[in-house]
Amino acid sequence: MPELPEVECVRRSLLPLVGSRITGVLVRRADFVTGTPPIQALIGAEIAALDRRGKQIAVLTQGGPIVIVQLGMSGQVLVESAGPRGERNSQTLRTHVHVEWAVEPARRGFTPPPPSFARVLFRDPRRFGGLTTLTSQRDLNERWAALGPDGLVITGDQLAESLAGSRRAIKAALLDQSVVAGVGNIYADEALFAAGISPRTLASRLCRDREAIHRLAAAIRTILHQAIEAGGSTLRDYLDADGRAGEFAQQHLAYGRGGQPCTRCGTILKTATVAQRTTVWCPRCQPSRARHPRQ
DNA sequence: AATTTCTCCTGCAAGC
DNA sequence: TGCTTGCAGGAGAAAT
Repeated sequence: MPELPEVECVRRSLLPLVGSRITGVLVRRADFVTGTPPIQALIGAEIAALDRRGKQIAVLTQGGPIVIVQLGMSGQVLVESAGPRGERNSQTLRTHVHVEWAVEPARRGFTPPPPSFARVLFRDPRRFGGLTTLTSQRDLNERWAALGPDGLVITGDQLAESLAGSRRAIKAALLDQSVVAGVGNIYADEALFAAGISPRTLASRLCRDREAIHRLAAAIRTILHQAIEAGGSTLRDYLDADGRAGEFAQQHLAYGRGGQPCTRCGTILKTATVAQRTTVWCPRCQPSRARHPRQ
């Protein structure tokens, strides 16, 4: 499930597209695309930059609209090159492709010679993702203003500010993109485990423990950075634009480990539904009523 | 107003 | 073996 680290890895693997010109847009499923102007307005525009906030990628163009890419549950962006070093994606990766862009690659130097063209495939079997067009940077700013601070840089103070008075479980709050942008079910469980905080802790109560809230913010930043380092977590679908899987799932200490012993204390990890999501935690390392913080 | 529940969708796994 | 059922999950809408 693409969360911030996977989305960032996709963004980075797409960076070679900067400078390319979009020469064609094929929409196979109209309901995969929303927004104004029509996505065909991309034709002739040059990809100027790839930005990210939380789990959203923004494709900025020169002379065309901005496109927000949301990967949802199973979204992939695959770059298929033709020409000297072109490779073709496997047959299975050709199903559920809802939008394709034809791009004319940027010319940067002469070796190796760039492929004559490439295609960017937006694939999403479960179709929880989509593309949204925006007219201006102002629209993007407005849209991203609804998101909380990006998980890579969120501070304890920012977390405390948005959680003060919130009567939700901390896990529910972490999944809320207006609190922290980019955290999903996997990294919420991993960060709470790393910080030694029960997912059921009331957000407002956690806020009263200044040390704990800063520990949690630090855990979020660290886990997300480590996951990017490992290329993200591939459970089933996730691949970057070059078709590479991520290795971070091997380092998960909580997510997906319910019923197995805690790597820190050996207690059997507990599984329950918290915030409508399957949640795994260590009842001993993440006590629901915080012990007296070290004596 | 804040919070929870519902809904969308497909592919895999488990159970019979 | 082949069917049915259940579950996974991001995010916005709808309900509480």
